[in-house]
Amino acid sequence: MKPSERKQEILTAAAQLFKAKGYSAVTMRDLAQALDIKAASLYNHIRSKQEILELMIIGIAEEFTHTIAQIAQSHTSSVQKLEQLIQLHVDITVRNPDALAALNNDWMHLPEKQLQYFLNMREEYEAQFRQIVKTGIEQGELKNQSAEVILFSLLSTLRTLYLWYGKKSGFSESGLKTQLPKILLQGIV
Amino acid sequence: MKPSERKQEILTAAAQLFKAKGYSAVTMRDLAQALDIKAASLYNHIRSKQEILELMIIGIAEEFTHTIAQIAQSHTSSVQKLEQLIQLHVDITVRNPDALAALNNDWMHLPEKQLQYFLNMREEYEAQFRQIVKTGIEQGELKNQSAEVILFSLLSTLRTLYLWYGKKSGFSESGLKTQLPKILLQGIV
DNA sequence: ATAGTAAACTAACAATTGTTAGTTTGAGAT
DNA sequence: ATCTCAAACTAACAATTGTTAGTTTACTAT
Repeated sequence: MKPSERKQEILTAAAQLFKAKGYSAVTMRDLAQALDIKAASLYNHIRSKQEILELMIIGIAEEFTHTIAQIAQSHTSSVQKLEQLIQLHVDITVRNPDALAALNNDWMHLPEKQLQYFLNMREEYEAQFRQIVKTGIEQGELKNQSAEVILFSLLSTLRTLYLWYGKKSGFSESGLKTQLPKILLQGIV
Repeated sequence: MKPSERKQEILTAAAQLFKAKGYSAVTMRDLAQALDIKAASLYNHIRSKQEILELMIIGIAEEFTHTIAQIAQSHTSSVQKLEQLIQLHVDITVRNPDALAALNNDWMHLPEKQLQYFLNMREEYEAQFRQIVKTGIEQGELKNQSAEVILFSLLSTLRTLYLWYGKKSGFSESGLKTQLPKILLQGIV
């Protein structure tokens, strides 16, 4: 079931274009041109435009879901769990800096069935994340602020990482993995 | 030059639709249907689809630019300036929870001239923000972490506020204005 | 009553969309 | 040499796109 090499090239080119203009604004002719072929030739490799989106998003969403489940059940402190979550986001961002744009902004254009699947995973992910924060507060590891606002603050930063990674110095993988936990957990003043 | 009442209704409906599906995926017929009229009737009020986007984005961008300039030149501490910036984002988010989606995700579909204007403002805004952080670090008000990563962390959260505001409890305007500065500046552990 | 006008309508356009059908190309295996 | 087959091509489609032209409607001021 592994995608052929050519199919991968299509997905890579599509991710770049989707990041730049969004899924809806990218035509199959745009995508074909980026690969120096005609639009019709794409259909030797993919079933539809929506399938591209699906392949781009679902795998990554599954990785997030799978990994947070493992972190949640591990026998570590809440703070350590948050640190692992930060690492998870940095990892995935470094490996998929373009596809994450589609995951964040274009998931609503998934076909109905995959859309439900995706939204379930997303809800599940936030619920797990929220639970880790709540437990951290109850056990006194985290300050007693609204779990919801803490969750939002952390997730917003982590989910937007793809917009900054690779643009500026200081955004190397190692740089982020050391700096982000400090800033997000300890604050900046 | 104030937009007529009907024009405002169009902009409001458009902002909602753009937030849900993105600028490119919303057709003029979608927009018309939301207002219970025919697509052609929209053109009694607006010049083009792009004009809608322009009106939705540019005014807000100008407010950000104008306000940060004032904050930057005020005679207050760096931390106080950051607190004012957080307030600014909360303010604008509360007043434009839908239009901010377009500002964040659909600016690239502005017509060439407005696009340049917008990107200049955006660059300017980040530069001012960055300078405030840098000064804070140099004067020992802020921890000595990469200014770039601090900037990214703050701005990511503030720019994504529109996605959470109004969805959950704890995201009232007053709730955010008291909690966000604590969490973003002091951290959570 | 009449004229003016804002804002809706119907009908249509040229361009662009995702996609399909059928064909050609070219490299590797027999 | 011939066969196979993946992967490109040309040509075309039906639907949808933003937008325009010209017309009707209904309220307001004279």
